[in-house]
Amino acid sequence: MENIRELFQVMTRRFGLLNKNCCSAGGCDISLIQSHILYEIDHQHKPSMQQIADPLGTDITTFSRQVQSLVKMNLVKKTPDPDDRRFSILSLTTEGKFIATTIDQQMNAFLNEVFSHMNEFEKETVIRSIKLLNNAMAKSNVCCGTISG
Amino acid sequence: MENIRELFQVMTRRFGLLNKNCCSAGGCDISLIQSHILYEIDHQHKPSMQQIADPLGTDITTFSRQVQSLVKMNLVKKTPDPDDRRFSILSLTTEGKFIATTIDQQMNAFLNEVFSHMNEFEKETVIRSIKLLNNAMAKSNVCCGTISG
DNA sequence: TTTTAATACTTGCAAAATACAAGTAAAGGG
DNA sequence: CCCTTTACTTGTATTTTGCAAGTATTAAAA
Repeated sequence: MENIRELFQVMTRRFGLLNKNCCSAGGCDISLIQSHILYEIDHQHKPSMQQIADPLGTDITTFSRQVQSLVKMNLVKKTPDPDDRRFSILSLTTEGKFIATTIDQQMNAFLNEVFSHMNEFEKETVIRSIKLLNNAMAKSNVCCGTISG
Repeated sequence: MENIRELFQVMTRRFGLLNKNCCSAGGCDISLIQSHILYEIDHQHKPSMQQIADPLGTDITTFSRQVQSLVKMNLVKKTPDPDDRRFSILSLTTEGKFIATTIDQQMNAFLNEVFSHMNEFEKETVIRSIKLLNNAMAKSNVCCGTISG
């Protein structure tokens, strides 16, 4: 049997490069980490700083400064939580939302192009498999504990 | 239909964190990029600098310095190609090979743990799907051109 | 054969990313 | 009212990064 890790390594590296390319294409020009931050803010409900920093695996101090630059670029807004003002609630500005959406569309376009090399059955199988995988990883306690989805 | 990118994003982020953890566990303590470099050298036949830098998506100058530190750490060896001395052929030292193998085993152990949350049929389906995906990505010309596997 | 161009890689430098330690500010006990 | 905890920010020093410009080697052209 082949090395399972190898399959994953190839797949995730390709997807990582895809992600990297999509940051600096079509109107947006942000770094990969910044793209990840926008994505994560967009997908969580009224997230705090730590709630975004955790799944990205970056130190909170590094994250704090990254958010500062995104705020300066007018892509992210930081609002103190009225219930507990220690928390900063992160949200996307209109411009930030636009960039996040643009990247998302680009990524999906690329992925659809990839899926165009398969038949419909294969495509369905692959998508179902990734869901299975995500569920299994969520159940696993040995790794990747803090990532939702 | 759900957002395909979202499925990929969750999966690859988890795998990325896994990769990150495995670098600095069980005897080895190297950075994520260094781990990727060791992996890539281990999987290519007499690779040159550029041949490793390309699939990792890092600038050749950054890569050059990373290799320098790996050579200093006695994990990588750099040999001038006798046929064309502009090329440096990269190889793992015994110690480098050991670390690469250790990381590989750890990754596979983690992945097997993940697969333990599925039945045999699901596992087979998932593995087949990832192969399908890798083949489709290899065929795609819009992205990730330089990655072998 | 000399010159020119191309390739593979390396260094200079300046900017960005990173993380530890130490700080501030707010909330919750005791 | 103090003391602790939590959420986040700044000080500082190190590391990483990549463009520009360099060296060294090969290939091609004059």
